[in-house]
Amino acid sequence: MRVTELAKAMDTTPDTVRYYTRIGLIVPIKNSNNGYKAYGEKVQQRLKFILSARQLDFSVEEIKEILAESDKGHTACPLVREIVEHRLAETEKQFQAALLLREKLRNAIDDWQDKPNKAPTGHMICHLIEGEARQGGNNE
Amino acid sequence: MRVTELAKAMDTTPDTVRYYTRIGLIVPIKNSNNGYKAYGEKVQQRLKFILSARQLDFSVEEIKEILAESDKGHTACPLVREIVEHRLAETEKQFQAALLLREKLRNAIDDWQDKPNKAPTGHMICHLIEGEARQGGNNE
DNA sequence: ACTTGACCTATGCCTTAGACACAGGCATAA
DNA sequence: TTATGCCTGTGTCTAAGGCATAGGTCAAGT
Repeated sequence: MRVTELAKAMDTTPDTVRYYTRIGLIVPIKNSNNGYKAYGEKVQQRLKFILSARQLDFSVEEIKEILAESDKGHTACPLVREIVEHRLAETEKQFQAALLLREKLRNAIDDWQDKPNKAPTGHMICHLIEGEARQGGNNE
Repeated sequence: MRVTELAKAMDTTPDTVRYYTRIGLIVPIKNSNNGYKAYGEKVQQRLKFILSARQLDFSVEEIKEILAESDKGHTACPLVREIVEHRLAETEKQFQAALLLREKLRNAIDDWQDKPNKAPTGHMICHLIEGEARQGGNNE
């Protein structure tokens, strides 16, 4: 199995497969005489795991750690549980940030509805934004 | 005014000021004989605008375009309106993505509650994730 | 056997918005 | 004058691949 074939089978891109290969997450069976990488059954399994973990937004670095643990024959489950908790907290933050930003943008659009376009003056680049500035106070 | 002083005044970091300087968004008044950059009143105004736009999550590239327009004496307002609309759409996507991911993670944690930790087998790295895989179907 | 053309490959560079490390400069106190 | 501590500019690094390039391979056609 070569890179594109594997990528198609796993519904991802060749570049992604190459990337994982490059950083050593997956190791091709052998570089056949033509220099092409060949991937075996085991690697496909491994890639499937990687992609599933990526779906849960695990970082590649985290996945690397999981695989390292698993490669030593140890359970990776506790590590996985820990990461997923952390990821949830992180996602919650992103969620709140997106929520806040959405509100800010909506307010901006709304406030600007009736304001005209103005050429820049010596002390104003765009009055829309500069007039809005006080909105974004101290977060956190 | 030197870099740290300006940064403090605008409530940002020296590195940020240096970055904007590096890419030419702001231009120091002069490199005095000691090689230090000096920033004037005008630059401070400009930096304030940049930071306000960043608060609305405008990309630096977008801000650069706005400033270019403004520097030519034209209104940047239409461009700003366009960007903010686009940014809102983008934020909405991120918002939905975060929402979905949060749900996925919560489900995972919940489903795993009663499952034990297992050592990796020949065809399973971590049964938690591999068992969960079908969840993340076809998005988009 | 040879050649064409389409596809495939590996490699290296590019991306964001700064953060960080480093080596040296400046200024103030002793 | 020196010691010390903050300050400076420059260069390098980040995450997760995407993209461009130059060259290799494979099957069909001649």
